[in-house]
Formats: sequence, structure tokens, C-alpha cells
Amino acid sequence: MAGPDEQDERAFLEGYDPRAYDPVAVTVDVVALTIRDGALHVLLVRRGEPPFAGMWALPGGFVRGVRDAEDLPEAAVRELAEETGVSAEGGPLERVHLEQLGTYGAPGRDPRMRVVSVAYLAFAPELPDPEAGGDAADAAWTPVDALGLTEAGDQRPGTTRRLAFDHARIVSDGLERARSKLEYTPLATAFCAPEFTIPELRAVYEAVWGEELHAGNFHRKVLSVPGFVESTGGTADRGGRRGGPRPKLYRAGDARLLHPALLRPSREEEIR
Amino acid sequence: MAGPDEQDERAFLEGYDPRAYDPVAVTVDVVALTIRDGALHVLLVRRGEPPFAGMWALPGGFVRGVRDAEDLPEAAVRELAEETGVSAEGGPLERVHLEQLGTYGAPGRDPRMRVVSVAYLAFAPELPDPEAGGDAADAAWTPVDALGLTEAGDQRPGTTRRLAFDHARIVSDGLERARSKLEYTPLATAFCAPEFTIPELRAVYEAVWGEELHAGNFHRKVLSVPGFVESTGGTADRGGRRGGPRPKLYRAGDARLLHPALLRPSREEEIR
DNA sequence: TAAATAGTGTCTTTGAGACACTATTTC
DNA sequence: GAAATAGTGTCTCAAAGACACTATTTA
Repeated sequence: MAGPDEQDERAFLEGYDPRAYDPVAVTVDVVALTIRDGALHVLLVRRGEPPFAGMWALPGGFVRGVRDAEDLPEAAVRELAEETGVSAEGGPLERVHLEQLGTYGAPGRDPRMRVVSVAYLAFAPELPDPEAGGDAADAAWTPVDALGLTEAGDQRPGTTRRLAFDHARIVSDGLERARSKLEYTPLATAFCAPEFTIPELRAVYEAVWGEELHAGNFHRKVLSVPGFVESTGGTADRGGRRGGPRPKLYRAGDARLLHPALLRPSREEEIR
Repeated sequence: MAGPDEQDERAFLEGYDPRAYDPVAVTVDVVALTIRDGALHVLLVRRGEPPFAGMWALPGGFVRGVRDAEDLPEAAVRELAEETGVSAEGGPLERVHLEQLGTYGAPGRDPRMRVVSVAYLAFAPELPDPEAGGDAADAAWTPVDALGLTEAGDQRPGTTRRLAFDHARIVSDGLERARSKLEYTPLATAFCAPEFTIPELRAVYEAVWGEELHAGNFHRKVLSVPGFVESTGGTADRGGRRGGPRPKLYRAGDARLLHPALLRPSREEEIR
């Protein structure tokens, strides 16, 4: 009866005061995505000092452990609010979708110390540029295409905006998660204003998937999935950029999963 | 130019020696699943001392941070090997599927200190009972149905096997992930021996989903998905338990995703 | 011999995608 | 007025599921 418990207990007791144990630091990093000018952007912060001085990194920081202890999603919202300059309460951050992406803890990923980083993924409607001054002077929404990410999770040679640490891997994982989430959930609406049109929703899918979709089939599909969107009865102020009738307005429905799903075309390569 | 970097750098420098910073401990817990007697089981360890003495917990322990620093999946494999008594190298653990499930770090989840726990999910073929003696004297494969888990991630009143910490939530999340993974990936084969029959594969789906599947349609569906299984040419030693012809043998194919997917029936409730 | 099971055939219904077409709006 | 776009109609093909049926094996 005592064997494993003793061992278990001993381990916990050793950990009881981490100062006497292996020092591991815990941070939270956020992959915040938004759509700007029809392209997918990610929020990045420029580093001023070594290591990785001059390179770009995800917004993030240490989790407040004991004093003002905070939960992990709380820490992620705090980081996001700090870097975007948008207050966490009551503002547009209320409409941001936040989910845990994964935890990255390989020894050596930070050259200075052992850091275990919990990454969060955020889907945001269009937000203002990060404010100059304050904590966010050197933050910017960056088109993900400018990062030259490869399928392997690193950056193509010649890419000018280099990512620090293993953040290329984390952003890659976040993008793949986002692409997948748009298939099975109605979270594309999290990138939109509270009222949106079907063509706007289609633009979100096209930006995240990097593929053009058939406008007619997309329209019918969205309306046919129960609870995806619901009509507001209204109509947009104007038609398409270069012509066309004024589209109708919708808001997000009450579905949490899309059924049937809205699968992306042409995934043949990814299967094997 | 200096604002956010300074702030970023300051945070890192504060963390440089975690003894001078907020103490947070990092552990790895494993939700190891297997099929026994046609039912889904999870590997649990019985706790001998407070807190939660007498209750069951997931196998897990502290991540080796600096001395013998190990990566997170490494730590998960180590914990699994310790608790199952199966050596990590060369044995059946080589065939275990392991993936990160999520990270749980709410303040107060461990009453003694701030612990951030990275949970891993494992799919294992049938393994021996955890060995008595050594680290695993009080470990056991437990039918998940005996845990009385609710959709909300806690345990029904009256359930005798109580789970410690927030492990009911973690096991619930693991089960939901497993159900979902069987839809889109060929990982059901990770629960099987290297050679298996279609009815055995169906039994895996039925155990994980908790639903009976139509034998004929399942058979055709599995064979129609490219790369799911490939024939060995062989035939099983005997037919079904209570009669029937000897099924053919297959091994896992080279697909990493099922296309089209093998969706579970009747998810209507989960959608809203 | 009775009952269960492996595996196949077939039919119906649903849904995805291609294509066509009209009406409306912008430049 | 020309071009683009919103939205709908229709056709075809793939796939899921229901049902039926044969052949084979166990108890």
C-alpha cells in the first residue's frame, strides 16, 4: 500500500518548496489572430535585447504564481490586453475567442533558463494598432504570409521577420489549429463584427485557409448548417467593392459545432 | 523602441533565477487508455497520504528541470513506464500513441502549492497489470465507466472511486479527445495488436464511443478509407466468440488522417 | 443443429461541388 | 453602360446508413 504513494508523496513534498527543487519557470504566450485587409495577421512584439534582439516574438510573460495568483487563461487575457492596449474589461476583448493551444517545454528553447510556455490561441475581430507608448510600443499586427512559415514549423531562408525562440513552431501550430477549427466550429464569426454578411464570413475562411471558395455554394452551405448564423433582418450599407447587390446581415447563431462540418477542399496532401 | 522590450526583458531577467520569483512547479500527468474485456480502461494510482489519501490519481510527477533536464513527452513516457512496469525501450510502450492533452494550472488545484500540470493522453494496446512492488504497487487499470464522470467533468455522487485534484476534469477531457480522435485519425489501431481484425477494430470504436456500430457498414467503411488498414493476407485463428467465419487480418496503413472521416452517430445533443 | 458472426450487395437519402442564371449595385 | 457581386436553381456524384442475404464457424 505504501510503495507508490510514498514515492508520489515524496515527489510532492520535494516540490513543496520549489526553491529546493529543479527551477522551472512558467510563461504564457498568445498567438492572437485577426483579419486585416483580407489577410490573416498575428500580433507580434519586437525584442530589443539579447537573446534574439531585433527578432519578433509572441506577446507573453510569466504567470503570476503565488502573489496575485492567476489562472492560465487569465494570464493570457492580461498579456493580450497589455500588448494590444485594449482594456480587458468591457471592450472588444470581450468578444475575443481564447483557447489553449499547447505547451512547449523542450530544454534549451530559452537559452537562459528552463522555461515551460503555455501557448494560447486567440481569434479577434479587427482591433486598433497596438498603441505606441505603454507596454505595446513595439507591437504590431503582422501578415502571417510575411513570416515564411514552412510546414515543418520553421521559417524559410530569406524571410526578413525572424521569430525568436521556438515561436515559429508555435505560430505554425496555431495556424493549423485555426484552419481546423473553422471546419468544425462556427468560430469564424469571432473574426467578424457582431453583425456581418455572408461574403464577409467567406472572406474569413479564405484568409485562414488561403484558398478561394465558391461564393454560391458557400452561401447555401452556411445557411443550411443549423445554428451557424441567424438573420438580423438588416442589409449592409453598400454592395461589394466593385459592384453587386447589398448583402443581408447576420449574427452568430447558438451552435457550438458545425454539423455537417464545412470541410476545406484539397487536403489530399496532408493525409499521409 | 525600448518600451515593450525593456518590459519583456525585465520579466525574463526576474525569472532568470526562479528562486527569486514566484514559485510555480511543473508536473506531467498521463491519461493512459487501453481496452480490456471490451471496455475502455484508464491507468490510475492510489494515493496513500493526504491530501486526497485513499483517492485515485493519474500517474504523474515533476518534470526534471535542469539536472537531467527532459522534454515534456519524455517525462510522460518515463511516468508511464514507471507506473506500468513496462520498460520504455523496445517493449510494447514503443507502440503506444502519445499526444499532449492540455495544461491545467488553476490556483488551488493542489492545496499545498502552485502546480501547473501538463497532461498527456496515451492510447495503448493491452498491457499487463501494473506490477506489484517497485513504483507501481498500487496502480491499476480502471474501467472508465466506474468513475461516474459527468459531462461537466466531475464525478456523480455515490461513485466509490473518487479522483484526486482536478483529475476528473482531466480524464473527462482525455476521453472526449479520444472519442474525437477516432473520428478523424486511424489511431484506433493504436489500441490493437500489430495484426488485428476489422471486428476487433470495431470493438475499439464501440468501447471508446460507448455505442454499437453496424458491423456491415463499419467493415465496408474501414476498407474504403485509403490507408486506414492494409491486408496481411492472413486469417484469424478462430471466428467470433459465439460463432461465425474467421475474420481476415490487417495491420495499420500509412494514412495519418481518415478521409472521409468516420463520424460518430447521434451527436445532435453536443452541437448546441 | 441452432445461433451468431464475417463479409457483400443494394437501395435510399443527404450533402458537396460544378455550373448556370437573375437581380442589384459600383465605378 | 460594363463589370462585379449576392443569392438561388439545378444537376451530378460521393458517401452514409438501412436492410437483406450468404457463407462460415462456435457451442
